[in-house]
Amino acid sequence: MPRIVDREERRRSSADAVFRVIGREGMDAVSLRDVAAEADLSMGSIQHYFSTKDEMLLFALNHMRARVITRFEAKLARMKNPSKRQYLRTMLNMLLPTDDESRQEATVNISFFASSVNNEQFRELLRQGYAGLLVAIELQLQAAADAGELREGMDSKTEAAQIFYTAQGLIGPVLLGVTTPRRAVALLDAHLDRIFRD
Amino acid sequence: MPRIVDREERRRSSADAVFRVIGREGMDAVSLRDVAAEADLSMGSIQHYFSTKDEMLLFALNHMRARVITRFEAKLARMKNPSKRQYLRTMLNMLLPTDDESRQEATVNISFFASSVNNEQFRELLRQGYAGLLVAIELQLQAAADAGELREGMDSKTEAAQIFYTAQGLIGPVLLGVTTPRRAVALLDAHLDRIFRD
DNA sequence: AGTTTTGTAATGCGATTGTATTGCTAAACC
DNA sequence: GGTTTAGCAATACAATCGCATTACAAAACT
Repeated sequence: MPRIVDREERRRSSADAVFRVIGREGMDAVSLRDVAAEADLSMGSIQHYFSTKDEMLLFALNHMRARVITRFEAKLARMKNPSKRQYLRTMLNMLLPTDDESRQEATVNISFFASSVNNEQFRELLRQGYAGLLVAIELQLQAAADAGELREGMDSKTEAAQIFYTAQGLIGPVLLGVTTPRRAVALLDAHLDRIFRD
Repeated sequence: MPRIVDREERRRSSADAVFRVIGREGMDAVSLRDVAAEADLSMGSIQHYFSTKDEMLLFALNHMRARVITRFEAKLARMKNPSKRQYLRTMLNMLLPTDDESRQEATVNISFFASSVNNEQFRELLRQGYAGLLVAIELQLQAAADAGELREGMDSKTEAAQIFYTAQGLIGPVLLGVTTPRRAVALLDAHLDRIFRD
């Protein structure tokens, strides 16, 4: 049986198992035994692919970013000739917990954030994630500004920050059910309306 | 030695110890032994005041809300005749991790949020917290609108939601250092500028 | 063909956890 | 004044944890 497996693929699918456990029972419940069971592996196998639990979680956090990017690009590919506004809207809406997959990702992200209190590596990865998203939004908005698509008096950096943080702030309340995905999307659309020309 | 203590006060100071442990080492590190040591109590005492660990954490989460409200009212009391805008600004800025105390509170809140994945009582309390804040902001903005302090075409509910979620979204990035408290405050001020007349 | 490496599995172990139990002191009560 | 109760402390205990160790099978390599 050995050697017929792709090592990285095994690590990725184990990370997916980690996400399912976190999404179902929270980060506290993530034990090597639980992850092994969820991934249909023995605990020895998990140990074979990850030197420590910390390394497993760190890999999982890295894998999460790749997963989100993949999901974003898949959504973009489904649109033909997306406008800059559509591009932005897609990116922002993707952050919101609208279906099972995005709910799981949001839950996992918050769990890692909480765990980052005593893990500088987690903090650094999360920092990069936030910064990368913000820059991507800034770039897109700046391009829209250059193309004359924005209303008068709009500072693209300020607007990028405001709409990004609004989306970020919506994640928790939507997860809890304080507001609905529909209302969250409408709020972001109202913001986009204010930024873009008709 | 017995009976000369205020039971509720003991529970509150134990909750403060819980917050210090969470702020320093994260929620995972919260054990009854750690909390007891942090509160300068024996483990037996902690058990005397809380039936279970869950009850202790639930009490702590309740205590957190009381603490935040107390802090807000203290700040407000330090201002003479605050305008509606100043009132709003104070409330929003208080959510941000600007000093040690607010950093600790933000960290604790996020930790409880992550733990709420498998704790409906936590979720319900967090829901109430979010909803209460949002309503308070809506009321204040509506009052400002009635007083003619807002610009034309401002929907107070929409603006309340947008500025509240923006503040919420800023908490994480400020905690991580993606942006600074100063820039976060400036962003909220820019938002207030847009809502209120000069 | 024999050796090495890799994947898988089972088990042991020390540490830590939440909770239960017990004992003791001193205030409170009838 | 004897009894009850609240506060405090120490300890026992079962469960669970991450990690190390061991064993074994099969592919890969020389």
